[in-house]
Amino acid sequence: MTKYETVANSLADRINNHEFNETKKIPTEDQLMEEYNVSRNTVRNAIKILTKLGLLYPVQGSGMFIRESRKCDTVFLSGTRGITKDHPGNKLTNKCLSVEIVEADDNLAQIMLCEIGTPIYYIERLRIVDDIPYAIEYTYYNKNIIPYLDKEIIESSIFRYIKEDLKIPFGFSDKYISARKLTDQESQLLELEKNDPAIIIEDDIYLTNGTLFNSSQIVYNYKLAHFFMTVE
Amino acid sequence: MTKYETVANSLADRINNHEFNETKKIPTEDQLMEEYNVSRNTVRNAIKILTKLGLLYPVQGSGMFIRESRKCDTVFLSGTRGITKDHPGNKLTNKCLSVEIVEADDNLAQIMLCEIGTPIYYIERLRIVDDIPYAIEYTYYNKNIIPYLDKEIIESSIFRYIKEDLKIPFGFSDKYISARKLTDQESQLLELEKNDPAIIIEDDIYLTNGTLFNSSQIVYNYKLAHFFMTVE
DNA sequence: TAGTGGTCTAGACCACTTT
DNA sequence: AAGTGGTCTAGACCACTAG
Repeated sequence: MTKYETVANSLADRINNHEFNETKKIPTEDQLMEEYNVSRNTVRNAIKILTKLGLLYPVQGSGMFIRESRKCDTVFLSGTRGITKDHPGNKLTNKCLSVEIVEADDNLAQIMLCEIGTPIYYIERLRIVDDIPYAIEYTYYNKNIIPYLDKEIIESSIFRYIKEDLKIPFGFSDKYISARKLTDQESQLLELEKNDPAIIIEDDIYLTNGTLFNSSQIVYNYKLAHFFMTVE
Repeated sequence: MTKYETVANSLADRINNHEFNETKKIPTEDQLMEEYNVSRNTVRNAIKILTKLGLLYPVQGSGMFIRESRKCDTVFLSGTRGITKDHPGNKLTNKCLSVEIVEADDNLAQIMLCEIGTPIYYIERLRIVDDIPYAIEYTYYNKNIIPYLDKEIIESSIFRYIKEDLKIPFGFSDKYISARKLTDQESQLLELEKNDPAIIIEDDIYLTNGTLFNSSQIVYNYKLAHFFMTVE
């Protein structure tokens, strides 16, 4: 853990504990340099993290202000944290609908940015929050990077497995957001009506070296899924 | 314009002109310090901008790599640039459906984060791209901040008016993304069917001092509107 | 081992807000 | 005028990649 991450975590805790409720501001950069005994650059790196999380906003000449908390029950889009962390206190289950290994054809090779013939896992999951169907996920994994997956992993947390067991370094991700009608089959799985709306997020996740290892299309239950992000 | 913005703009141009097509990398930080005669911090600030725009990704120990360009015809979500810049080369028109000034009641005061009784503009617009209905926009503006709006401004570009004529300093914005069914009226305006899907973005825009001045709900034509963002 | 991005420090001046 | 965040410089060492 870097120094600026330590400072950011500490400040986040202090904000959540309402330590700055009176002023609605965190201490000045000079004060934080003093308190944590770090340089200004380190303080600013820490603050940048909290700003990106939507916890703070800067007013030049005045201070770093604590933001009113966002609407409840929204999933934070600007972070690849996994669905689990976005639903604290809820019961999360996954039902594996299908697992297969395919060789990338022309089309799939283009999606996965890989050579034709590359072995690819194709997985369909139904994600359930508190016993209510929440989303259907169609995912391709490059098997050269994720060599093994089974039903048990798929039904617990693929995200945790990749991050903690395989220790694969996530780099960045692209998200494409759109809406369409549910298919007949999807509506049954989500316990909605055929042709009901669905919000679709395609999530392409890259390693730190820029290799794509995961392309998901996630079909969300429009009655439950709401997303949040903060810009600038 | 700051130095790092100048460097970022120059690099963006050079990337778009395919100057680095062979290596797929921009010059190293040391080389950029030399080329632009600036400090490392300035170079890194410039690079951060381009990374946030999804133009580059870093590989520690190796370099800053140029990203494959994203899918076409997607609107970039992580920037408040206005719809105009997201549709270069397309004909954009706005049809003003309704303008009124209301006093914030309890409910509206909560949405606009203002005092009860504050005068608020309420505007409905139909946004049209190349003669096809693209989105319906329901917007509240705090009249204390935007004192005057008329049909002409509304049908050209409110965004440009606020930014260039009023010179109001945008700070940050929150976006809430969801989907729902179109109402009867909305489906007629968008030339779609009743109960067709719609992707909804609520966009709350704040001044640099943290004051909310604009809360929009935008109902997009699901056949046309696709959004893109990049994370981390 | 050399090259390159990531973290960290120390210090200066500028732009803006507040008093 | 004093306080606070924004920009900028110079220099050091660490972590990771690649030849």
